[in-house]
Amino acid sequence: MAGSVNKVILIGNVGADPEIRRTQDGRPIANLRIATSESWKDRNSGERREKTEWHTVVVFSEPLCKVIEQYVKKGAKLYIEGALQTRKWQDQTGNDRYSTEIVLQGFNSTLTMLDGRGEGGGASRGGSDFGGAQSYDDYGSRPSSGGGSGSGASGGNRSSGSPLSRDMDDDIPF
Amino acid sequence: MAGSVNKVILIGNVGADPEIRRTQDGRPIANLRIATSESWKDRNSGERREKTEWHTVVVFSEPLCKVIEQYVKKGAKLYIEGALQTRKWQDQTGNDRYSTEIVLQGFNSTLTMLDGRGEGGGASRGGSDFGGAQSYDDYGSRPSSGGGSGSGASGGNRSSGSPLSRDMDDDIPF
Amino acid sequence: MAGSVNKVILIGNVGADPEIRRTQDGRPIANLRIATSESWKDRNSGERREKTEWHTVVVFSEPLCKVIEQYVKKGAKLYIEGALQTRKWQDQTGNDRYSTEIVLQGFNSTLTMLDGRGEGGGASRGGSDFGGAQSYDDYGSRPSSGGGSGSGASGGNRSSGSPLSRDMDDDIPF
Amino acid sequence: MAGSVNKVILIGNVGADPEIRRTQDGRPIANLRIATSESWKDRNSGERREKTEWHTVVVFSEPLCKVIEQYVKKGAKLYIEGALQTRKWQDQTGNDRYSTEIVLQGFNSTLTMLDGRGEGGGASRGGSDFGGAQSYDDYGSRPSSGGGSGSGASGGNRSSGSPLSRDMDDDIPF
DNA sequence: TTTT
DNA sequence: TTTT
Repeated sequence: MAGSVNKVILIGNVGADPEIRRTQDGRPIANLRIATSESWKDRNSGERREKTEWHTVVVFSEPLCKVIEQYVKKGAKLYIEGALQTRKWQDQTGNDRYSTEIVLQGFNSTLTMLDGRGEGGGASRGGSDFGGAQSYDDYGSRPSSGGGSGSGASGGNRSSGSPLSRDMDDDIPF
Repeated sequence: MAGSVNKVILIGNVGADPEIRRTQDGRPIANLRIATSESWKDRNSGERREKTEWHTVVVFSEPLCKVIEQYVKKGAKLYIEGALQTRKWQDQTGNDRYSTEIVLQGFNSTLTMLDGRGEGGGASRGGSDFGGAQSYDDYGSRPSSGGGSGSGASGGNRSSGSPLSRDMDDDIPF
Repeated sequence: MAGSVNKVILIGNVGADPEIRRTQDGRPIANLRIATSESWKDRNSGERREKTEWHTVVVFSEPLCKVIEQYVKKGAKLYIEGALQTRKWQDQTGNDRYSTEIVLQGFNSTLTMLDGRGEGGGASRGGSDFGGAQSYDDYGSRPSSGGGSGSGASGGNRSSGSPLSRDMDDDIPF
Repeated sequence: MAGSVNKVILIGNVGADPEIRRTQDGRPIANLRIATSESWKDRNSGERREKTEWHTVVVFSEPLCKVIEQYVKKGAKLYIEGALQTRKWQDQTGNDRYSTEIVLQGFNSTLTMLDGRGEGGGASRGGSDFGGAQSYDDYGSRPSSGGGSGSGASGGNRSSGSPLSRDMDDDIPF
């Protein structure tokens, strides 16, 4: 549709080590279960209560799958940004069923590790290029050298790098 | 859980006139179906393709239900901000089923009308207090008089209104 | 820094026809002024009050600049998603000054037109490829064919298009 | 304005212990400096580069100020959600100056601690009621008992608590 | 300087 | 079931 937005932002913890499958043509797909929760004090009883929500996240982005494969373990705290998608499928009795998932695919998908350890499941982390929690948009981080603007004053220049290479870890994609 | 965020942001069109039910104790609950869609040019065929996603939105916030009741019609374009919630229920054969909805309830829920007409279903709009599309956080809009900060210069004062009234359409909630 | 997010989401109206400059090497940079505003009823006087906030948006993304050049006019309602950046410059007396802008550059930058007409400044719109308000992430819209996941049921396939082409209007970027 | 949104989402680290001032009528205002940063590999040199952005955050929300006063120290990692505001002031020579800040005030403002320790400046944490990182929307967390919707099946009831109490730590604000 |  |  014209002028529509479909965006989900979660910060939560991974419930189990991620599963990574591959399509027939070799591209990876990662599945994550992420828990968010909120707590509040019950007005009547005065007790603190908590409710946990579980989310299914499906990652089609190849660079994000690589990050997940290497660094994301059970217990890791993640920031993720994706889109809602409801998928129709048939159960064993042939009835239509629907599952809603958060899809990370292409643009505007982000996955960022928020803890420096991948705590919870044990292991994780270690790669020398991945020094702690880090942000992984597709193709590496958003470029940042920036540039100027300004009504009259200032000049905007955005110097570093060529604008049209697209390898992951590249500097300025466009 | 400590430190979690569960947020959905949608801009889309309402698929049908909203349904408003009431709980036993009289509070309203509105249900909306919202469509978002995206289009892209297929790389092989060169054809433009489009995919629509349908979202179920459940509104527990009383002020937002009032806005919906009065102004939201089939076809209206909305900005909504809520949280994901998956609800378990039993189908007629007693099997567990799950439905994922976007819940607008309390804080950090927003509904904003993005077209000035409520076009689509016909009528709508017209109230003198609601001049066109408008933003409705719970209890009216976020206060805005603001105030200053500043490292050294400036003084921050936030003058208008008492901070502790809570009627809808109030000025400064806290 | 590890694990950081810097995101701005605005829906507002463009205050003047956009300015588009070009860098020495020919890349476009668009400047927009966008107004957001909120209204509330003053608690004391009972009057409705309104406060408008003006935002400076700088667009480095080439595809987004093209969209702006062709379709965005004074008065247009836009959804934009970018990042905050504070730029240092010197005024005519040599004093340091700082300007904070919303930068749209590379990933996670989005600009979507929310009105079907570019109303306000007059003209606009018309291109056959741009049928009304539309979303433009860099390189065309986010792909959407999606795919499955599911713990046991369903199979995930994401069929259309080659995953590694990167022209604007392409189908599936990664 | 009708139909506008002004939202900033940051995840970053606090650069110094927060300053808390008070207005003449006793309400607190907290100032935070938050750093976000992104890194990328320079396309020419192949070096990893990093750019840090500093943000000024001004908190008018009283419950959020309390949280900041008690738990937020230099080095803490925070999620914050607020609105952009540009404030005009005069420097010592009488020239107009502008500062853009992220304001947390009333609805749709959130501050969540993302590390369980307030690492960096030392101390922090300890209160028995604040067991680790936690989310603080105004007046306690968003209620979560939720309820149902559903086209035909299921019944939605949202039972707990009265909808109109407004103390912090309350359960269901509206 | 926008919009309602 | 919406919208362009």
